[in-house]
Amino acid sequence: MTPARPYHHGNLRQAVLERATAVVRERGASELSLRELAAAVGVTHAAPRRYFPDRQQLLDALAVEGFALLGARLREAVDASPDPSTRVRSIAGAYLEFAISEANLAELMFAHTHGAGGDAVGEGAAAAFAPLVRVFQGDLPPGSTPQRVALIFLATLQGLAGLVNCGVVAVDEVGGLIDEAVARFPQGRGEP
Amino acid sequence: MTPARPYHHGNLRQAVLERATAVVRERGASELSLRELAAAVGVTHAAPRRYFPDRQQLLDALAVEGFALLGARLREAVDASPDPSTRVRSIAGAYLEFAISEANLAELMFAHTHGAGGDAVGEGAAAAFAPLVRVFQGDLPPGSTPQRVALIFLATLQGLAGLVNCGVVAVDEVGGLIDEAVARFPQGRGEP
DNA sequence: AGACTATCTAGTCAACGGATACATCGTGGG
DNA sequence: CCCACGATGTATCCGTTGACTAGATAGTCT
Repeated sequence: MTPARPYHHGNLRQAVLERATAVVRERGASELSLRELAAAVGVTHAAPRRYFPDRQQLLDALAVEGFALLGARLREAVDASPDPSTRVRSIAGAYLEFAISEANLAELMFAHTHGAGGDAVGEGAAAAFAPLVRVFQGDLPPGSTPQRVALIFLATLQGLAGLVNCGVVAVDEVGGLIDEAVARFPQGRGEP
Repeated sequence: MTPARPYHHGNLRQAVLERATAVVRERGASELSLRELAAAVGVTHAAPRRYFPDRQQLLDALAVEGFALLGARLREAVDASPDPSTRVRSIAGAYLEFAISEANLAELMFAHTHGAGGDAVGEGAAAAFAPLVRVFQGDLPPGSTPQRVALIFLATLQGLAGLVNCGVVAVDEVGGLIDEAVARFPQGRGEP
């Protein structure tokens, strides 16, 4: 006899979100099935709809979580590199470590189709990238701003990750390519 | 009475491919329905299966076509810029023009999940990027190779496109950011 | 002419996302 | 104390989709 699971789950939203994150990481967003998700958590397939009215809103929520995770990793990398001369390389390494090991999640985060609540995703992304801008404050060539340099640096990292994940670049070339990339950016001298 | 359409389509593979490309460009790969596709072309839903045994193989074929298109655009940009000093900027502009105006197609091309025949996609990508490597032949800092520089340059462009397409960067900032990016790469002096 | 092969049709299946009506729970006002 | 009400989850139904299979059709080659 089944252990008479309670009618109300008690923490459905969180449970669904966690399970969904796991599935996306393992099998990719396109393989995410709302019904399978509900079954895995132990509710009917219509129950999660209370919290995620449709599939896209769930994916958006996952993207937001992903950006929070990425932001944390970047902050860790900054904090772990007190020496400004190694800080840029450290961040770059952390970014690619994340984007490659969590390729499915990264692909979801940077998907260009977010639902009506896509603003939340954009805000999450901006927050995650904030640590990057600080790093490039300092001596810059005239005409450049920390924001712009950070954005191009970010683009380079993200693009490199994309090339790795789609198979154009082999994983064992990444280290050297990060060096090649980092060499093109100023090694800021830390907090002003 | 219906005009007695012939039993054999005569050019099914090509017709399906073209219609599929149109759908992907307009609505994105996730909205691509094999059945709708077959209906639009005027055959039964199982007919295209002869050429694309499953959905993934069709997507891969579309990605290959996309890379062919991108390669052509890049070659055009190179040929249209006889002056080596403007060549890099020209290519960068062409790349972003393609990646932004064909965002859905680009997302499909750089999706990290390609089927068993993903090799074809990789080869197509490599061929598309070939013009880039040639541009960076010339004076390079020691330790750099044209391949590596071209790859980082490519990554920067692709990353920038991704950031635009996912909403982190506004379209009207792209021009300035391209300049910021291009400034970090040597303006090769043309064919050696 | 007759077999052979490529191509397409027709019918079936399980799974999915979405929608709706109903059951269950717990909580706060009378 | 209890009961009405909102919140949460269940039970069903629907149309669509990708995938599979058996069989019809049409060129082709001998």
